[in-house]
Amino acid sequence: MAGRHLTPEQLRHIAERFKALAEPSRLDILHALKGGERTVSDILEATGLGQANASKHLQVLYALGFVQRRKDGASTYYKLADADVLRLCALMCGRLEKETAARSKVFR
Amino acid sequence: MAGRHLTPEQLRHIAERFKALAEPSRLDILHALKGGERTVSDILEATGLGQANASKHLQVLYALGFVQRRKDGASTYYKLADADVLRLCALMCGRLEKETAARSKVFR
DNA sequence: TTACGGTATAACTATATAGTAATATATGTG
DNA sequence: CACATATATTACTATATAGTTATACCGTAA
Repeated sequence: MAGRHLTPEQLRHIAERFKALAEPSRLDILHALKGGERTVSDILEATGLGQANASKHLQVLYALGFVQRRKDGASTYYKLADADVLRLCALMCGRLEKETAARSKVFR
Repeated sequence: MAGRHLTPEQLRHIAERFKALAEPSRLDILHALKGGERTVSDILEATGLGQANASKHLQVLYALGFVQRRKDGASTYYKLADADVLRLCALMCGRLEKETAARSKVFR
């Protein structure tokens, strides 16, 4: 994988997916889904986001395959699509922790 | 890690780092650095980016710790800071490949 | 049917930033 | 010294999008 060339289209597709994770509100939503399936109302309460705003963010996450959804009556239940999101975030958090550790060493 | 709460500041920091990877041009630069240390001129040639544009992107990647740099004479050499970038991109590319595979099944 | 709760969508504003052109800052080289 | 080469920075424009308000849609209960 990723041999010589990456076409502009491939680069755009990968960037588009990283961009879905590049918003604090969407990360907050994903974090709220770590415990399992949740309704939109649950997510609103957990994150404090506005209803319309959260709905838009959920559409983005759904369109790019980061969450799955299921309708039951008037409610929509969302959940993480797979473990990749957690792996991605864990990697990024690890980087952040390393930075913080390095910084605190310097300033101690 | 990532127990109960994530503060708004933590979410911003993580999102900021994903955002660095959320641009096709920056992914192209990182891809160009897979082979090892390269000068800015090398990167311009590999990516076709404008000089000022590439320089700005490199500052972003450097500020967030994705690349390291070293000056030698009039040139600046950049390289990947660690293997995390490759791991992150590999995970994201894997997701993309799964999607493509699923789509081609449907349309076949 | 009407009314209501839960969710999605449209229209809008404000902000962030990618890309470019021009300029600045070094660092050689003659 | 003057001049060229390599990189960084500034100022600007155009575009994308996060958040909000208002509204539409869909189930369900009375």
